[in-house]
Amino acid sequence: MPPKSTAATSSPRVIYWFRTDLRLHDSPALSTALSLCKPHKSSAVLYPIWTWDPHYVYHARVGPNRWQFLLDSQSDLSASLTKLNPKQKLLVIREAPQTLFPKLFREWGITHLCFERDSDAYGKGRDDEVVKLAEKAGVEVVTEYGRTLWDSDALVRENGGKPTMSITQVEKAGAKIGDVPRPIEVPKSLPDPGDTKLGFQMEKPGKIPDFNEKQRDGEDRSYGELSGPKGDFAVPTMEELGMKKATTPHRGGETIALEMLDELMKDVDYVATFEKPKTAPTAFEPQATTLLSPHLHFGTLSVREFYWRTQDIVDKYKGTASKPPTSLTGQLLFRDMYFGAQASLAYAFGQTYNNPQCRFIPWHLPSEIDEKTGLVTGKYLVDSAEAEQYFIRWREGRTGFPFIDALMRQLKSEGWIHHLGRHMVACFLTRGGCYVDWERGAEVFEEWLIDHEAACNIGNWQWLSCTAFYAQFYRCYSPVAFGQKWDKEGKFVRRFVPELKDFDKKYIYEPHKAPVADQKKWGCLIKGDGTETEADGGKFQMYPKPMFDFAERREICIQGMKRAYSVGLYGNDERVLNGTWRELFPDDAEGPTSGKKGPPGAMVEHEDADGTEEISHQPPELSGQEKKKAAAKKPGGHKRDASQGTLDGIVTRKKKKESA
DNA sequence: AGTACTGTTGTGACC
DNA sequence: CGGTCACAACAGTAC
Repeated sequence: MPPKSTAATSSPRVIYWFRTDLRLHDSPALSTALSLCKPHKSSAVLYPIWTWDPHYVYHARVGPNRWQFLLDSQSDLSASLTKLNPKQKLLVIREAPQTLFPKLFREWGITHLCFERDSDAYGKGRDDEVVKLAEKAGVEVVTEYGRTLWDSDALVRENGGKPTMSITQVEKAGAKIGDVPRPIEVPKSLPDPGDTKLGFQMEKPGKIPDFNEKQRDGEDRSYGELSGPKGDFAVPTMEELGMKKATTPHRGGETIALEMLDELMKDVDYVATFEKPKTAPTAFEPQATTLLSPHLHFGTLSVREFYWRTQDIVDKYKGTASKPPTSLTGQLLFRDMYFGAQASLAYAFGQTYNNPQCRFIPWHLPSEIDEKTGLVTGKYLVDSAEAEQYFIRWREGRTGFPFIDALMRQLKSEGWIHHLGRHMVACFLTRGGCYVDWERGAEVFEEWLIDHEAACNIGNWQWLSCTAFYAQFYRCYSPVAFGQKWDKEGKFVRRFVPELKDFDKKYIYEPHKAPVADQKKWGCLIKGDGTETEADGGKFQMYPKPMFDFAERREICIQGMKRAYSVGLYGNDERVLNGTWRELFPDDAEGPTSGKKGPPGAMVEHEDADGTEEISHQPPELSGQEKKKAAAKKPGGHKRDASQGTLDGIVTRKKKKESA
C-alpha cells in the first residue's frame, strides 16, 4: 500500500466520478479535481467516469422516460468533455462502484478519487464504503457537496440537529450558514486521460429485488461488458438496457438545460413575479412552470446557478417582485427543506414505519415491513380489494374522473405533470378519495417521473397526505372543481383523455352526467370501469363512470383523518412498531383496522407468521360509514364482491418475488 | 403559558 | 364574473 505522501507529491492520476452532477458548470467537486491536476500540467491524468449501480438499475423504480433522460444527459456531458479535450469523453463502466473501484485503482494507478457527496441514506452508505475502499488502496478521496443551496448536513446542524420540517426553519438555518455560494465557472481545459485498458473480470451484481422487470421488453444487458458492447465505454442505448422505448418529449443534458435557463431569464417579469400557486396545472402548450426540475435532479443544471440567475433579476427588478415561499427561489428552498429532512432522518424518511416525523394513519394497502431491518420491502398488503381497485384505476388513468385520468395519463406518457396536478392526484389517492397509503403513490411517481427526486417526492407525498409538513386535511381538492378553476373549457382533459374531446364543456369534468343521446352524438359512451375502450362493436368509444361518489368518499376520508389525528400516533410510536395501534381504532374505522389481532403497524409479517394470509385473502370489509351508505343506496344492504382476480394477481406476484 | 395569527396552492354558497 | 365568508378546525410560530 503506497503511503499517502506519495499520492501528494507524485503526478496525480485522478478519477472524477460523475453521479447526479452531470454537468461542467458550477461543480465544486470537479473544480477541486482540476485544481489537484493543475500544478502538474501535462503529467496529470484525469479519468471522468460514470459507474453502473445495481441499486439504480434494479432496486430503484426507474421507467423508460427517466432512463432516456439520464442517457441524454450522459451523452451531452461526454460531448462537452470532448470539446474541452478531444482525447476526453465520459467513461461509462458497467460495474457497481463497491466492487469496481479497488480493481480500477490498481489497474490505472489512481492517486485521487473526487466526487460530489450524496445526502440520502443509501447514497451516504455507498459513499462511505467507497471511501473506505479508497483508503485501503492508498487513494486520497476528495469530496464536495453541491446538490442543494446549502449543505444538507450543515442545514440540519444549524436547525438544532433536527430535520427541517418548515420553510421558516430552512430560512433561519440557511441564514446562519451564510449566503448561497456563487456558481463556479466552466473549466477551460481538461488534462488527458491515461491508458483505459481494463485487464480484469467484471463482477456482476448479486441478487437484488428487480422492480424494473416490467420496464424491459428486451434482454437486460446492463452488465454485459465492462466497457460496453463495443469496448469503447460508450453511453449505453435503451436497446442495450433492454428498456422499452421512452415516450416523453422532454430531453436531458446540460446544453439543453442552460439554453432553457437562458430562455427563461429573458422573461424578466415572469421570473421576478413568479408565484407558484397562481400557475395553471392545466397549461400544456406551453407549461406554466419552468420544466427545469429534471435538470436539477440529474445535475445538468446547478441549483445555485438557477438561484443566482433568478435572485440577480429579482434584486434589480423595478416592480414588485414575488417573495419566498411562492417565488421561484422559494421553490428551491422547499427542495433544500426536503433534502434536510432526508439527510436527518435517513431511511426512516422514506416510510411511515419508524419515522418520528410522520403521522401514522391506518391507510389501505400499507407497506410490508421487514421486521429484521424495520424497512419497507417494496411490497404491500392488499387489505381491501376495493382499495386495490381504486389504486389500479388511479394508476392507469381510468378512475372515471376526467381531470384525474388526464393527469395520470400525462404523467405516464410524458414523465412530468405540474406541481398542482401532483397535489390533485396525490390528495385524491390518499386523504381525499381512496384512503390508500401515500407510499403506494410515491412508488408510482418514483417510477414515472423524469424529475423524480426521492427527497422531494417523499416530502410532497407526506405533505399532501397530511402525514408530515402539512395538516389541514379538511382542505380537500375536488377532481371537478379544481380542474374547472383553471380550465373551464376542459382543453387539458381533451388533450389527454381524447375519447372525451367532443364533449360539451358543461360535461367535460363530469361526462357521466351527459344525457345518453349526447354521449352518442359526441362519440363516447360513459359506462364500465375503463377496461373496455369500445362499445357497440366499435361504433362508440367508451369512458368509465366515476369509480365512486366523490362527495361520499371525501366525507369518509375526512372522518378517517380526524379519527387518526385524535389517536395521534407517529411512525416511531411503540404501538405502531408492535401492532397494538389496532386497539386504539374501532373495528369499523376506515383502513385496515378490523380485528384486534394483526401484524405490527399496518405491516405484514413474513408469510409464515399468523394472520397475514388470512388478511390478504379476506374479502373487502366495508367500514361502518360505508356500510351505512351502501345500505342507504341498495335496499337491504349489500356487501360488495371481492375482486378476487386482482387479489390473486398480487399474491402471486408477492410469492414470485419471495422465492426469487 | 396561553392566545392569536398564519400557513405556497380548497370548496361552495352567497352577494 | 369576482369577492367574501363559513365550513370545521391542524400545528408551527410569534408575541
